[in-house]
Amino acid sequence: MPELAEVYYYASQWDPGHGHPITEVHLHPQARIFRQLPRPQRLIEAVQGQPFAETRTHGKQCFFRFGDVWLAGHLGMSGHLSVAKPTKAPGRHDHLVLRQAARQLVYTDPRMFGSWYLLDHSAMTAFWETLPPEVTSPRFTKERLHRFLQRRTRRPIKGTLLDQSLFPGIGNWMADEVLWRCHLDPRRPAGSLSKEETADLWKKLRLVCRQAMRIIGTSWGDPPPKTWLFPHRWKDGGRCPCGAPLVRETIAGRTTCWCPTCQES
DNA sequence: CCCCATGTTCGACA
DNA sequence: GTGTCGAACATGGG
Repeated sequence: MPELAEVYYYASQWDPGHGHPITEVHLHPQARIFRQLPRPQRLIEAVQGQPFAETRTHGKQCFFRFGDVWLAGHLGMSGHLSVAKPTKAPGRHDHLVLRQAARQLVYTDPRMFGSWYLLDHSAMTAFWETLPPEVTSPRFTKERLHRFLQRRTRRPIKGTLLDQSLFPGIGNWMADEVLWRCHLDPRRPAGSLSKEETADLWKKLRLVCRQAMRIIGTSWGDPPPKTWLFPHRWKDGGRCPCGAPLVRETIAGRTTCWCPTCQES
């Protein structure tokens, strides 16, 4: 499900639990989401009795601190976070439930592509430094972007934008949104972009990330602006705001939606 | 029954 | 080692 702003939105769903200790932990130790955690029991030992202190996100990853340990999560394709009343029984796909006196912090993930693991607080600073610069950070420079694209000589620009080591948080719909705003054909090899096209891509990447965070990251209830590709892309027979029918095709292994009129190569 | 899904990883190959 | 691609992962919805 989640890309940059949705991950932030979901992570913040647990905010009501800040400052309160975990009284009990329920998990399904055999669930695939613990494949990076050899002994899921360690999660219970580490978190139980600890206060929920702070939340961070980076790209599609989220981090929750309980005392001296960070619980790190990736929501995969179908994961989401919610808060439930303390008496609610866990559902079929609730693989991780952190109980507090007044509520339960729930992770639900039917497909179980998500993944959870632990980080010591002492290791967090060093770990954080290893993460790639976020698209909206000052370290994400035009020069850096240009270097990356030049190295992906053959790969379609669409597929390149999904590389999390280059564009943390960009997912399928954000990549399409950015390319649509750049009037770029998603099949174009990344290495074929001109200096001017690269500069425009840099600008639009940052714009879409900032706007997505502002609009979706805070209140997902608001309808997405009609000036985006986003609200037009889902239904079959969708039309670009320019009037032309949108095209859907698999590019770099993912369904890609674009406007052949606006995004001619 | 079919096909599709906002993601990542792993193995194969150039 | 680097870059690229397709399959696999597991489940539910149309």
